[in-house]
Amino acid sequence: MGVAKDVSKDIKAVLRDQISGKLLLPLQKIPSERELSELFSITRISVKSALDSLEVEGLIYREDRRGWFVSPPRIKYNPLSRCHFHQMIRDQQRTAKTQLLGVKSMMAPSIIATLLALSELTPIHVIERLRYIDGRAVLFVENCLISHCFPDILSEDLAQSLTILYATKYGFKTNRSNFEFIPTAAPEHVAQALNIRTGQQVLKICRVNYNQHNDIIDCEFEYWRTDAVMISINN
Amino acid sequence: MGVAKDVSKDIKAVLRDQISGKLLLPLQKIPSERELSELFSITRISVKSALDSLEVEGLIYREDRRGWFVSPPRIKYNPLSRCHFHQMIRDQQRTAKTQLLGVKSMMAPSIIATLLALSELTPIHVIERLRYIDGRAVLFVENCLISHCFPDILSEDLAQSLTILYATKYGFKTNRSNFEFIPTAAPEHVAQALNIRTGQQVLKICRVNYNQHNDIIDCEFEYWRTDAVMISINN
DNA sequence: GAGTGGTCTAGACCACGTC
DNA sequence: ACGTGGTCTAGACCACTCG
Repeated sequence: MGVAKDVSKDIKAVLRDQISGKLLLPLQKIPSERELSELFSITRISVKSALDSLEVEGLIYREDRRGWFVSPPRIKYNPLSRCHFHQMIRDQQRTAKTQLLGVKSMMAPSIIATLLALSELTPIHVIERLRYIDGRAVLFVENCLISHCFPDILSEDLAQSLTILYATKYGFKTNRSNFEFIPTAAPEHVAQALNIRTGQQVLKICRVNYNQHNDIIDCEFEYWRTDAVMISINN
Repeated sequence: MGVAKDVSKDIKAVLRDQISGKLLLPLQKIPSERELSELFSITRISVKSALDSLEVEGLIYREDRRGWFVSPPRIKYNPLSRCHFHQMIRDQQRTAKTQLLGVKSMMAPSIIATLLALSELTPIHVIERLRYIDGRAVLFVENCLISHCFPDILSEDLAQSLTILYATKYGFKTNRSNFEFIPTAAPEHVAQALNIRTGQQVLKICRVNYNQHNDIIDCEFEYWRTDAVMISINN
C-alpha cells in the first residue's frame, strides 16, 4: 500500500463512516462519480477505484449505468437446510420475490449431461428465474430438469418454489445435494439479468439434487451478487 | 457491454486462448503490462482492466509489484470432511507447505470472545500461519485458541496440523464446526502475507470448532486467494 | 539500476437509463 | 435531452522487487 499520499483513502473513509453511521442507508444511492470527484478534488478514475474497493468489501454495489448504492446486510444461506428461498428470506425479516424469465427445452449439452449423469441427447428443461430481496435483483437461477421425470411441468406456475412443486406434483423429495461454490465472473446473460457488467464478480453455486430414491433429478446454477450473501453452515 | 469497439476484448481472448491451449502454463509469468500495451496498441490502463477481469474469472492472479501469473486449477475444499490441509492437498496430487508466521498471546477482543462464547478478558493464543500449494502462498490462517484448554502448546511445532496436535496432545477431537464463507476484501496483514494488495478480493472463512464434549475449543479465520479454491460439499 | 505493478492527472467519447 | 457509469488515450511519478 502506498503510504505516501493515497488520494483515495479519504473518500473511502468518508463513505465508510457515512454508511456505518447510517447517514447513507441500505439501497440508497451514492452521489455520482463526477460529483464525488469534484467534492474530493480527485479524478474520476480515482473515485472509481475507491468505489471498486468498497464494492469488494461488500459495502456498496453498482447497477450498470444507474449508479452506486449502499449494500443491505448479507443474507445467511445455509445450503444444508432444506429450507426454500422464500422461507429463508422471510426467516431473516426480509422480503423475497421470484420472477420467471423463461423456459427452454433442449437436448442436454455435454456439461449438463455429465453433471446429471445422462447419456447425451437426453431432453431437458431449463428454467431461468430471477430472485429479489427487498426489491433488489440479487440471484439468477437456472434449473436443469430431466424432462421425462417431470411430465407437464411447464404448465405449472414456475415462479413458485420448485422444491415444493417437485414434492406435491411428483412426490419427489430432495434427499441430498452436492454443492460447489465458486467466486467467478458473471456470464453475459446473468450479468444482464442482475444488472451488472459482464465479467463482474459473482458467487456461483452449482448444485445437483437427489431424490429419496437417490436418483439425480435436477441440477441448478445459482449466481449471487457477491455482496448479498454469506454461506453459513452449522453441523 | 460496449458492442462497438471494446479494445480489451482482443487481449482477453488471446490470453484465454494461450492459457487454455497450454502455451502459458500454471504459475508462469505473463508478459508485463507495458509489453502487452505495446503488443496490442492499447494503453496500460486498458491492459490492466483486461487483466483485472481475467483475474475475476480466476484464470490469472497477481503478485504485488511482481507481475501477473497463470492460475493453477482450483483446489476442492470440503469443509465437512475431517481431512486436514496437507492431506487434502496431497489427495489432489498437489504439494502443500505450512509456515508459522507468529504467535500472539492476548486477552480475547470482543469479536473473538463472542464467537468463542467467552467472557471478555479471557486469555487466548493467536497462531498465524501461511499455507502454500505448489510453492504459492494461497491461504492465510489465524487460529484463536482458549489458552487454558491448551497448556504448553506454544512449545510444540505449530507448523504441523493443529487438528492432529489437539488430538494427540490433548485428546480433543473436532466433533463439529460452524462455518461462514464470505467473499470480502483482504485486511492489511493478510494482504501482506499473501502478497496481494490490501483490499483485494479474498474468500474469508470463519470457523468455530467443537470437541467431542461439545465445548468450543477454538475458532479459525482463513483467507484464501480467490482463484485458488472452490468449496465442494457432498452430503 | 532496471523493470514491475500501483496510482494518479486531465481530459474524451460512448452506451444506456431516466425523464 | 440529460445524467449516469463504461471505456479509452497519453502521459506521469512512486514503491517495490530483483539481479
